[in-house]
Amino acid sequence: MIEPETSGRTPEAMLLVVEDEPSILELLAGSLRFTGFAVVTASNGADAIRAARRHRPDLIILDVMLPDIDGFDVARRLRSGGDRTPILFLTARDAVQDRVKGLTIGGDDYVTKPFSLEEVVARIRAVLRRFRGGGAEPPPRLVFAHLELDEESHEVWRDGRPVQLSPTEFKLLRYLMANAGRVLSKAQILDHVWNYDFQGDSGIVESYVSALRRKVDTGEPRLIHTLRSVGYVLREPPGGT
Amino acid sequence: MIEPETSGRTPEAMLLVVEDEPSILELLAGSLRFTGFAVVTASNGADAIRAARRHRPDLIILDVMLPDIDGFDVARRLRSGGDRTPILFLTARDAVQDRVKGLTIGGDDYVTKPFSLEEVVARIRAVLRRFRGGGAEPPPRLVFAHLELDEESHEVWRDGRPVQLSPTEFKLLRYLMANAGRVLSKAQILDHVWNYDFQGDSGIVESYVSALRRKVDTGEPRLIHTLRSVGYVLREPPGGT
DNA sequence: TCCCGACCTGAAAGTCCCCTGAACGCGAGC
DNA sequence: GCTCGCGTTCAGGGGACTTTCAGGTCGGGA
Repeated sequence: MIEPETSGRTPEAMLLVVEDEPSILELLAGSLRFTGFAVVTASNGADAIRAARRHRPDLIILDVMLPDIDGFDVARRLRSGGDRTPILFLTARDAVQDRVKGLTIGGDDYVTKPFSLEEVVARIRAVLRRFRGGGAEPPPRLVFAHLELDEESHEVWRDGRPVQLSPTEFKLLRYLMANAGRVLSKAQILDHVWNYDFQGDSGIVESYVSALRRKVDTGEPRLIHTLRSVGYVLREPPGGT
Repeated sequence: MIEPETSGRTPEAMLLVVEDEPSILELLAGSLRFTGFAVVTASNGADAIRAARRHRPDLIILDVMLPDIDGFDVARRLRSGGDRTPILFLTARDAVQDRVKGLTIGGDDYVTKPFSLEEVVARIRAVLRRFRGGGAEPPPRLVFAHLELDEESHEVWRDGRPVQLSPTEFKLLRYLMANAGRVLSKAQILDHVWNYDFQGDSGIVESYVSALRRKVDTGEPRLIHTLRSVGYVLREPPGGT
């Protein structure tokens, strides 16, 4: 069991990540720490329950396929012990859609494997938002220049007019908008927007950038800029290479 | 190229460089020491793990092709041992396709061989910044006279007005600005700005200096000075030999 | 002053990166 | 089973960038 830690800043929330496959645990924990969460981990159900009681995380990311106790059982035991911590389940795409769906009414949610980091982070924030509710919560909208994006409803507007985006286009735009002004390399984009098991490349990022431009960036000024052999950046024009 | 030691000033950070090819190891270690880093080295995976545990470097530069343990495995072993030192991977350009995916997620990054030293130093600083900082700190900028250069967004301003530079022009200017006041020989410039396996010359440095002057050094006072048969230097006018 | 090497600069050629439309296959929904 | 939307790959074309080169300029030493 690993102690919480982030690099310096005060964490946005404390997460417990429960996953038995080391590479995925590492991927999630590393990326979430880097995103600004404090993270503790467990790799089986028993440890998960102990860690939840000990660290009292704000949210639990819970694989449903664990070596000892099934993820749903972990959830059930916590709940029957009075623990109301919201849970984000990780499930295989084909498995147990119905069992999982019932869980989302309680404020919990699920993400199917293989996931993209963009997806997981978005869901985490959504669940935390719903759960904390009430107070001064950050609006679930990203705004940049004449673009507006609603993370919850998956709607996008350009100059106030709705734009239809495919799921991947939406994730790409969300990633760009969340990092507006920062240059993002193609590797970063692939790592965050595409599923972790995606192997190919062959210019898929270019394809999607092209599609996005057509849909949301035709007018002036241009917002999506190419930095040759460096990456892409979303920003208002004045700016050198 | 053996450079003098930097006299006594406290190093910017401690790096562990892991690379099995002696010539490249020497190139990297020497140049990084000269730049102001403290450097320890290892030339295989097992030594790398030992050195990481013993010296606790701020960052590890890790070749993925090692004689014993694959660089990715080295990283995995360190991580699973709780070590979260950021890593800058060195990979062959054609190996980028398959295994590089996922490397940028935890704050790590990679550079493809053959690299330029400028590139490596820039990436090192970027990774250290991300890893240490995170908070609301000003973007990393090089400033000299009326020139301003943002390493993160690749933007350059002259008298506050943006200037468009090609990637190589940008690297050259960054090298000059990072060494403002220091005379740089053409050989040094070639070694740092161009890839280490670059063979030709035929006045390519002159060409780029010329282009840079046209773009950022037309007004008065002149900043980029030629020292005949010695090199170039970026400094304000009163100039000696 | 002359000479020679070093340097400057614009242009040409070639390369590399990127953009875009089209084709293919897959899965979901009808 | 069929259709449609989506994700992915691929190839052609265009354009930015790199590198070379030649002709001109400059500066210093003899």
